[in-house]
Amino acid sequence: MPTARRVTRPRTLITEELKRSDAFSTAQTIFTNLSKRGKRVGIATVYRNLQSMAEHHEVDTVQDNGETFYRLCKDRHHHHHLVCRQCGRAVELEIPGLESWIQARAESLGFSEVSHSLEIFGICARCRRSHESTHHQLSD
Amino acid sequence: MPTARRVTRPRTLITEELKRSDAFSTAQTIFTNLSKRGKRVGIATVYRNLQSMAEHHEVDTVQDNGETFYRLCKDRHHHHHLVCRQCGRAVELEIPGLESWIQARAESLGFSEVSHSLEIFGICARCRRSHESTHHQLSD
DNA sequence: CTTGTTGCAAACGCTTTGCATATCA
DNA sequence: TGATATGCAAAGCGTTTGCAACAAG
Repeated sequence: MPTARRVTRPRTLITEELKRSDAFSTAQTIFTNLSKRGKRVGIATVYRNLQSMAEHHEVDTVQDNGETFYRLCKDRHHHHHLVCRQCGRAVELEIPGLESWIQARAESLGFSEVSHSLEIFGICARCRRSHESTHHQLSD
Repeated sequence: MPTARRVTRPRTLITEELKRSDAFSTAQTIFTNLSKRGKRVGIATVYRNLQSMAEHHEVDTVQDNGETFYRLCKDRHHHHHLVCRQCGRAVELEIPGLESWIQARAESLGFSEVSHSLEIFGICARCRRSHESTHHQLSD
């Protein structure tokens, strides 16, 4: 019982929009950016598609303060992100041994179905310099 | 310029409620539990106090799915939590070298003001056994 | 007294859902 | 055409805020 499939106009637009930025952005931002470019899609559709894309591992997600940020998947295997709080640009990070350490430790403590989420935030060099500019969730 | 100070009735009740459980619980849960015990306080007050307590490092917090969970602080230095998704009970975890590794890595990548959050979730042995019971956010 | 705190209800911000309509295959 | 996806508007949910009444020091 396969899930989503169809190649629809909104889905295409959203993917396109995601490609325009290497930063993590929210559904709202993507929606707004599309609107600005005259591409009108329902915001609910944006949410639904991003969700589905995440389930299909087509996008990476990062959570911050109750918001979900999305970005096209660059790397297939498990990794973490160092995300700029200012512009959303991110660096992929692999922390050697972390996954297995956690897994082992948790199991030895009697926990099963272990999952974890590690998010690292900071201010990137570029943003630190321009100490302004780069509007909140850049996309250019 | 010290912040919050007064020892108020609600604040006392909330602390008391937190003491009754070694699990992480939400503001809502605490509010509900207090209500059940006939202690009526405004839910906004619960939120405000927990927030302030967190700022004062009197409680640890953990985020999950846009919700914030609180628990009395057991350990002063930086650590992470392995939290049971079922009952909220948690184990303190120190991951040797993680903080410094992240710090160093981030800096070498040009990031400053680095912060991170690592949350580990799983099902604890007790909950796995009772495969039921223990209502969602236990507190007894 | 004076200032921080409370409680209530309304407002918020992000996300989800119901449902009739439009669309892909 | 038949199953999906869309769009809109309304609902959800956790959390925050405005503000008048209140209580701690």
